[in-house]
Amino acid sequence: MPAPEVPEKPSIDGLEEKWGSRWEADGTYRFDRTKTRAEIFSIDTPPPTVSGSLHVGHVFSYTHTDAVARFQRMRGREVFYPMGWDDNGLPTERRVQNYFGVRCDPTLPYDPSFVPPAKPQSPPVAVSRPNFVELCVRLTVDDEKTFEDLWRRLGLSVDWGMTYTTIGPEAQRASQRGFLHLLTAGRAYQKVAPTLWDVDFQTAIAQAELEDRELAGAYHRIRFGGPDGTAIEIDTTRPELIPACVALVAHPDDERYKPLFGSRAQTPLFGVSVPIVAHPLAEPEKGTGVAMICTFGDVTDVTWWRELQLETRTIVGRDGRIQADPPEGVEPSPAWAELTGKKMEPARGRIVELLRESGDLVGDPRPITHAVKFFEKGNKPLEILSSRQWFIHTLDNQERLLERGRALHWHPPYMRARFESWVSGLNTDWLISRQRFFGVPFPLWYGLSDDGSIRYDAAIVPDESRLPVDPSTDVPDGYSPDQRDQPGGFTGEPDVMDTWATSSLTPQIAGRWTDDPDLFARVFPMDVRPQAHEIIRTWLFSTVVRSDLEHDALPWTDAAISGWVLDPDRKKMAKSKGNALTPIGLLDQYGSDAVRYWAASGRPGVDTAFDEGQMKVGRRLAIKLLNASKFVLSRLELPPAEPDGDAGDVTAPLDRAMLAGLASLVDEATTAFEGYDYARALERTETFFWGFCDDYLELVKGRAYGGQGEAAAASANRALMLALSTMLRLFAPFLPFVTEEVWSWWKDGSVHRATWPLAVELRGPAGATADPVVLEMAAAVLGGVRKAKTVAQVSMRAEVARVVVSDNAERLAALAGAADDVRDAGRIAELVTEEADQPSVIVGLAPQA
RNA sequence: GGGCGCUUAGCUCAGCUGGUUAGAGCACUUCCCUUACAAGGAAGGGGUCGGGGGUUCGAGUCCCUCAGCGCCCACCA
Repeated sequence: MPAPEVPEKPSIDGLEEKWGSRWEADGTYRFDRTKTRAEIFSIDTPPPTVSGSLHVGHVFSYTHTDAVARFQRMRGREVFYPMGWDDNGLPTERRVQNYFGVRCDPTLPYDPSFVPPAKPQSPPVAVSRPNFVELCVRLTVDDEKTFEDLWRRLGLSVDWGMTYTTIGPEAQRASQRGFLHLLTAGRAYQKVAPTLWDVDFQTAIAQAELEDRELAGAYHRIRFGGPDGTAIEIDTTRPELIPACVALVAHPDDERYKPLFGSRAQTPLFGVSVPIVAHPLAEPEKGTGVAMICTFGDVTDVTWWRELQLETRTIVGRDGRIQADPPEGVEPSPAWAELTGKKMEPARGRIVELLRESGDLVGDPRPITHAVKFFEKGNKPLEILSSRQWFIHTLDNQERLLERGRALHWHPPYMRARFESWVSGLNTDWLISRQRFFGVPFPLWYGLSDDGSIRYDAAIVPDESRLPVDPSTDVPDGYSPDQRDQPGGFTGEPDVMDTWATSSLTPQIAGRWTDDPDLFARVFPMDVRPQAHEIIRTWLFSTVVRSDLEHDALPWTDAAISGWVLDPDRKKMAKSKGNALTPIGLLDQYGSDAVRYWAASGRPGVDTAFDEGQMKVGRRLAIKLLNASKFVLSRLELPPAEPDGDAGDVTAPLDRAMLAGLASLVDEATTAFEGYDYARALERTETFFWGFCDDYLELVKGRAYGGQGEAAAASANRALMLALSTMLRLFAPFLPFVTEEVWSWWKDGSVHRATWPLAVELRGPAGATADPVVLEMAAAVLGGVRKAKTVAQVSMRAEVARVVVSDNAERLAALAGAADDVRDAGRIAELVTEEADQPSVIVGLAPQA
């Protein structure tokens, strides 16, 4: 073996570039697809939203996954670790509209020669959906490059030959194929129903995308005309919906209103006669005990409307304004004329004035703050509108999904509660259609009647071999292009699938379900889905649903849930603007290993404070590792430098004690990693390493230099090499750069393809004894000596005349095994032991010069 | 309203199935240029483990209860 090439002044700076390009050139992380499912560890990597900003939250959670991936690779599993880019959906759409100055019009045909304006223009240029999608793809290529650069810099051990996008052809094929299967199986259906509607984006929104926000509002007490001429007062936060009122409701047992059930009331201002009905959801304590039911003010209105079979009076349009014509049953009136065309807030203000003038407002509005439902990406309160949408049946499947959730291994286990509460609380089927453009189109056309009306019951589906199709441009088999939108012809389904309808298939997309069934069979069901806890109800849930329906299986055996990064104010960093530092800056400042160290010390599922102090500690650890390695490896020039010896060559009790401790560490770290507790593995390894440096290294130094003869030196050097080799491998999943650097000084190949250490390699031949107390006692005496020198304010080199160690016979005997090392390390002239009940170390310093 | 998690040194956090005087890092104080390391090293001060009750020979660790913080869920007129 050639002597190790140890740099004179090792440094961690520049290791990212050096090893990043080496790993790429050597294909260190390349996936070997000839391996079988049992040999493979497959990861359903979260595809980051590329149009979003990079922030430390990304670095945090992806480091966790990478540490596990590296561990599994070293354990001998072939790691399937692809990277996806989520370019599908609203964030990209918004950016493209602004960047190019275009808007999508799905009724336009594809223009292959379209070139976007050099500068964004106003009004924006209308383009077809395929053209719009092309622009989205064009813009996201740069975003994806930015992310890839960050990931490479961070040292993610991804196979960069395996990337996918959620809008790419493979994703489109998988989404459309999956949808067609659901359609055939009767699990997907469309219907006209009240749905949550975002008036800015003008699209339907799913239950999973809801977010409650506290908003200022007010209770308005309003007088309706009762059946016998007396007034009925109700409280409402949405007086502008009076023209949409279809009934008044009270609790069936409410004695105050029992006599009124079955009779009718008159709405104020509009004089519409509405029934007074009873329903148990009406709460007697709330307001006056009577509520007005509108179509639709909130989801309770929908329940009442459905269960009581009430009329429909729609007044809000898709753009969020009061529509032009009054609904059926409401006569045109001056009051209506005042409201029409207004958005909700102005309409509310105006109707309050009108009610005040007419005397139907009782008292003043009483301001309150209340929770209002928003689209999580939206800015205006959601309305509820009736529209035609596509759904996937989930309500009839809750028990089965809960069973899937129980079969999945959650890390940490308590995260399962979020899945269960979500599944248990489902109140609508999964709404997958969106009235947007940059998404996967539904692979559907509809026949048109001779009068030109759309025959929704006559859906035309393509053959799977044609996928992906865009019905706005492609023509169904058996039709010609000129039959589009003509009576007796066909029309394309204009909607696209929601982004979660595609993301729910990431295992299928990454595993190339449609294009490469052989690969898919080797990686699916996958081993792990790493993801954040906030999207359990969306991404995790929907993936389980799709895998259940398509494959009758869980998509993975394990779910590793990561926490958030919190800023010092305990806010989620990614969410509050301006406080997300750029990850590249941090990687520059501290080094990738140091930032990874901080990330990896955040335990699974736990929200973790952003802490640059931890990055400094990580940096110091990396430097320490270099220096300690330098010391250990520079000893190899001394004989005997036999590299392939084993623990049997280690004879000194102190060395054996150290290796015994290391063997326990290996077991503990392995167990922790197998349970996805990377943070524990790191913490234990780090603790051992510092103890190794502070005590063992100091104790063994003189002997390793040959101070006690060649045989004694050989034992020390063998133990040092074994320990270093082991610790480098234990650290490798966390600190890939510095460990690779050191490994390269004396070993061939990458540490990241080296085998994970085994405790048995360190325990030596059967029958060999190792007493951990030897190291413990030696360290205790050395500590006592150091303390005495510090108290005396003298150098650690200062000579010690005499040390008296008191302890029981057994421990003193253990110390005897390392007595020479202790004398050497402490510069002790005379080491005396005395049996005693109370352990103590009494240090007598030599007179100082 | 239901659920989950958290509450340990000034700060960030470990303390796994209950067991010797409660740990680490940062920060702070003091000392030390020692041949792996001064972008270091050594030593030290600092905590009634959120409050209250209980089980136990023994509780930071188990049970009950209360409080605060965070999050998830819920048909919050």
